[in-house]
Amino acid sequence: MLLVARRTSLTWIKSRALTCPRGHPPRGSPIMAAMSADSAAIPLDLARLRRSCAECSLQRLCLPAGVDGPDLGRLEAVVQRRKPLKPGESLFRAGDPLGSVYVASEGAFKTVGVNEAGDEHVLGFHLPGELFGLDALGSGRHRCEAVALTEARVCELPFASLASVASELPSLQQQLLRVMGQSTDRDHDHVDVLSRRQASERIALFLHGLGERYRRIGRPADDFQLPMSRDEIARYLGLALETVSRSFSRMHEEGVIDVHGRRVRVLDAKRLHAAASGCEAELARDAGRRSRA
Amino acid sequence: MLLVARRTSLTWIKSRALTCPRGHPPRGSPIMAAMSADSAAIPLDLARLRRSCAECSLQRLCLPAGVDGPDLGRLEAVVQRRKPLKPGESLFRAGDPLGSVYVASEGAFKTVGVNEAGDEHVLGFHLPGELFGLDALGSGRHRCEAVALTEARVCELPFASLASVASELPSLQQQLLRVMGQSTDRDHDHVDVLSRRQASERIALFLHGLGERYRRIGRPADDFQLPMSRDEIARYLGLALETVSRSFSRMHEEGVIDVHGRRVRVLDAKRLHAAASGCEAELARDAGRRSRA
DNA sequence: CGTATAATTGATCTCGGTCAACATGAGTGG
DNA sequence: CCACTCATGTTGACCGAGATCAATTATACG
Repeated sequence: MLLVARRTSLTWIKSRALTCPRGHPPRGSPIMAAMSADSAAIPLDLARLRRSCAECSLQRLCLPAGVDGPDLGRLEAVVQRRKPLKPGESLFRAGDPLGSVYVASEGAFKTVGVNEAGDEHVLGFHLPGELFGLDALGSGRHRCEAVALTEARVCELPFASLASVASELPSLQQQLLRVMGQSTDRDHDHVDVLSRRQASERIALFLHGLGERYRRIGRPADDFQLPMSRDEIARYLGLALETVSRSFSRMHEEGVIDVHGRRVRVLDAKRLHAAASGCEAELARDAGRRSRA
Repeated sequence: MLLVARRTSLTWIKSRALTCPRGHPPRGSPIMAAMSADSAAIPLDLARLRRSCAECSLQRLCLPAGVDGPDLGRLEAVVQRRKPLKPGESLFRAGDPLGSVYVASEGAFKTVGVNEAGDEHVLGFHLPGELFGLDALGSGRHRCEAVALTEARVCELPFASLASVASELPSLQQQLLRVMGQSTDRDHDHVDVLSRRQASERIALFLHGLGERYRRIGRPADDFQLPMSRDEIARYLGLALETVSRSFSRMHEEGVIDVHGRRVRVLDAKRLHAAASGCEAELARDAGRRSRA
């Protein structure tokens, strides 16, 4: 299992937002021919290898497009299945030297940064099939901490081995760059969410994005269990936890969603979409004006 | 000129924030031995080559550590010096297919994303020596638009050539990954700023970060010209432009900075730091409480 | 069952968004 | 050189969304 290629959480929005006037043809995967893997410089653990990527249930999700056949073996050799983690356990901490990057395989993770004032902000949530831990690439050290939100498992990819294999397999190098790009996309989505001023927009956007991500891993997009607390959502969205709670309640009474604690069901995807685009807010504001006038 | 290796804009903060209890030894640059460049698959333009990276004034800033000597030549062959841009001209737009990545060499740029509601948010500002345009790596298309803020120049790096050279030069591959990591670091800094609730904190953090970035390119960190408007700062910080203006004025009367239009001088770096850490805000709040009690 | 943690709900107050007026400054052209 | 315009920045007044403080309820766990 390796290298998620999931779509960004806000695709739905962006596809409308970034509509390009000129019609560009869809880009294929024009990846250079993979070199045949003749030299095997990496120590192998064949025993573990067999129970690896080729049989993983998340295979289609995180197997790099363009890497298969013999190359896949090279890749699998790098992956280490890690022991399960308990909720609250961390995978790495801020300051730790770059060792590995990770793909969640079961459960969920968060990455959190701490600023000098001492308060944490959540940089991201990571569901099965999603890659994280790339934050150490810039400086050689992790700048944030990765914590399991639930019982969880990860595949660990020691970075040195990964880089070494990538330097021999251009297709993997490509894929690696692409995955990093997707990670950047998610960050930009996060910035997008954070720059919304309406709290309800942020929440709606968050819920929709999460739904889409569940859909990608074959779970219903409109009925799921939140792996994170209200507080964590709040820290991710730059809001107070009470505001998150209130927004949930509001959407509940409006019949848009159905929340009981961490169980969420989306009842009216259209209204959720509208709320995410600020339409609800506008309507509400307009309504307020009309009644005042 | 290539591949900026600048430090993140919030280093100053982070170094305090992310203090790691255990003392890790500083990591060197243990980069694998560069392969000798025997095969030259890339078409060269020797004429342009000579006036290239080796003589660039930004050399130390954006030349990759670990890439030099013969490898440098390979790299230079990829770089295209671009014609100057006028303020407002854009380098690429959302939807454009991934062509090149860019390094600002003179002037400044912004990258902006547009959400479905139609309002822009500024994703980043790019000063000389800084790399941008990586946002297309994830999907193969740019998700945002890059616009020159001033008269400007860029070095253009056609991505295909860059990737191709990188696949032959492990040291360049490493550097490429690192530069992308730094780009991610900046995004995380941005998220950090955006999740501050106090407007004054965001502004102070922004000003300090900008100062540090100017310092890196050999310009004074405490006396510079803002290349962007109040409105652009506001869109970057998730605030209303009036709030930005007011914050500037406030800091001016408090003697922390000296602003006239876009000219900024930092008078009291310590107080600026304090404001960025929310200390000023806390003091103000405490003072308010005391007077009320 | 009781305790601890998480979530909800309410009441209050403040920061910053919004609207609007005004200032400044860079061009432009008479 | 001044008058005019347009873009940009500043300042004021008002108000509401959301932060904050606080109390209550729901949920999980030993």
